[in-house]
Amino acid sequence: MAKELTTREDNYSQWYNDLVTKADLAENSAVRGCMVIKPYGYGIWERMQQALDKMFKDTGHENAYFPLFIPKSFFSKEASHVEGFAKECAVVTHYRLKNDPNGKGIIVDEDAKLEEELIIRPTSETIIWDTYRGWIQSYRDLPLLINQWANVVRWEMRTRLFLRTAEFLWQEGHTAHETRDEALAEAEQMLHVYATFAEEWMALPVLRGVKSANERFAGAVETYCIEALMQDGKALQAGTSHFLGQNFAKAFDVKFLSKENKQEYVWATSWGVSTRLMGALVMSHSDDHGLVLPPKLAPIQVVIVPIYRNDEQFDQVAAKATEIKEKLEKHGVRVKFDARKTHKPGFKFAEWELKGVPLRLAMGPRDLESNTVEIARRDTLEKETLQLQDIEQKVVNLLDRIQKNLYQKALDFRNENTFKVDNWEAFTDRIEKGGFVMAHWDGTPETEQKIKEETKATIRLIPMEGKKETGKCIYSGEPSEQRVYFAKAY
RNA sequence: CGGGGCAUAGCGUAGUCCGGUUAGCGCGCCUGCUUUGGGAGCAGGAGGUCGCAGGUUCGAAUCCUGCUGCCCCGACCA
Repeated sequence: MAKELTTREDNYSQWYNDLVTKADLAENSAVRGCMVIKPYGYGIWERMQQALDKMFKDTGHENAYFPLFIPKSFFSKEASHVEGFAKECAVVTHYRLKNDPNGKGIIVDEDAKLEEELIIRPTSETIIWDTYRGWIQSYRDLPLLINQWANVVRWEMRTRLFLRTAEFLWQEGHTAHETRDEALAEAEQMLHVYATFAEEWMALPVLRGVKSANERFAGAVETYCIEALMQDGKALQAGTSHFLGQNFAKAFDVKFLSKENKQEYVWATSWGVSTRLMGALVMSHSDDHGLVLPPKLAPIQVVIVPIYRNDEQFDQVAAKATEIKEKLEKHGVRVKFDARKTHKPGFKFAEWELKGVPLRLAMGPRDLESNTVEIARRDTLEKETLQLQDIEQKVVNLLDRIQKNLYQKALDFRNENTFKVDNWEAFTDRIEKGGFVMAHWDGTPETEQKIKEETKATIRLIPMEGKKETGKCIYSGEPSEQRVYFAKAY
């Protein structure tokens, strides 16, 4: 297999595809639109899951599991929800196969038709709210704070590994509250959890904000989001958190008896991040040599490559390498000693670079004599030779520096690619070149739609914080109270 | 769903126009020897229903018909 990557400049999407497949993250499967996540890619996802799951638990949530199948009738109970998802649902109609009486193969047994068809969940609000009805009677049952890790299916026309697949993995939080304010606070809290995760674990700076009506979740009153900027200047929605108001409570008749002995509908939120985060991770830090992983999420943080001329030398180097590996592991560092004798060092260097391992230690006979090791950073591609004295501390410090450097680089990139514009000509010109464009908008869905049709850019978010500033809509010239972020998006 | 393209070994491809030996090449794979501080070299070897089904022909990867699958662009998409 040729390991050469397409360069970003040459063809950014091809570079992304090459990276995902050649770094062994995932591959296309026999099922159209569905991917196989390979062990190395899944290892990164598992790290993400662990960190997020802890953050959910720390904020009082518990995990549970709801069915993959949803009765079709549930779907139609919340009008805008159905409308949003109807076009991309996989439907189960039968429950049995039989041998084809006319010849070879196997066919659907028409006698085994389901009385009520089942939808494969594109999201679980309906089945969950139908269940919550039975769980909630009194204000004493609230708040109900549940998360589930699951797969969902959305029948997408065009798919790309991690970024948009027909089936994907995610978590979905679904909470029920006594009051509107409490639910709003929950939705905002989870948005900040996502933002913190993106920034601290993925080294990915994100903007926090609110979606416009056009981009809002089907069935939500308000959708909060985090948005990141990819290296090609396109925005990527990395997570959403929804304030659902009482929409689902009313649709599924979920009421509780308040302290005042009154029947009231509960207030709801839902929030999720998916394997799409893997795409964001790849596209924000990687380079033309391959993947670049932030140390906190890298399945392997340090790889040790031995250099030797014969078995005797290998044994000596291996002994030292194993000693270093054990020392590092005591400090919680994930280390791999690449002892394969079937590959040359140069090959291993290239391979681990492609796979984005943050630090590489190369050790040979010369190092044994001088008690040193060559250490190479994946993020800067810098190499230096270090004394083995206190190597654990040096490695731990370097990993920390790499994590911070990746974040800073991504933040600098975003700052350099965020622009304020105040007229239509400048807007269209800037949008074409990529990046976030902060501009005034009159607040109407019609204007947003027109802008989308003419430039393919959408409002990525309306900032939650930051100064208000009056101005005129770049499209309609109508008055505006604040700037919003536009970009072309994934 | 519209427009265009493709289907030959695990991957990438030549050959198809103009039918004719044993379907060729690169990467990868296997064996051996030499190598090993940035993607090793040499030698030997394995691996093919040429997407599927029909048809034309003495003879089809190649020509004809139908089908299937995939890719790109558009539409669609939280």
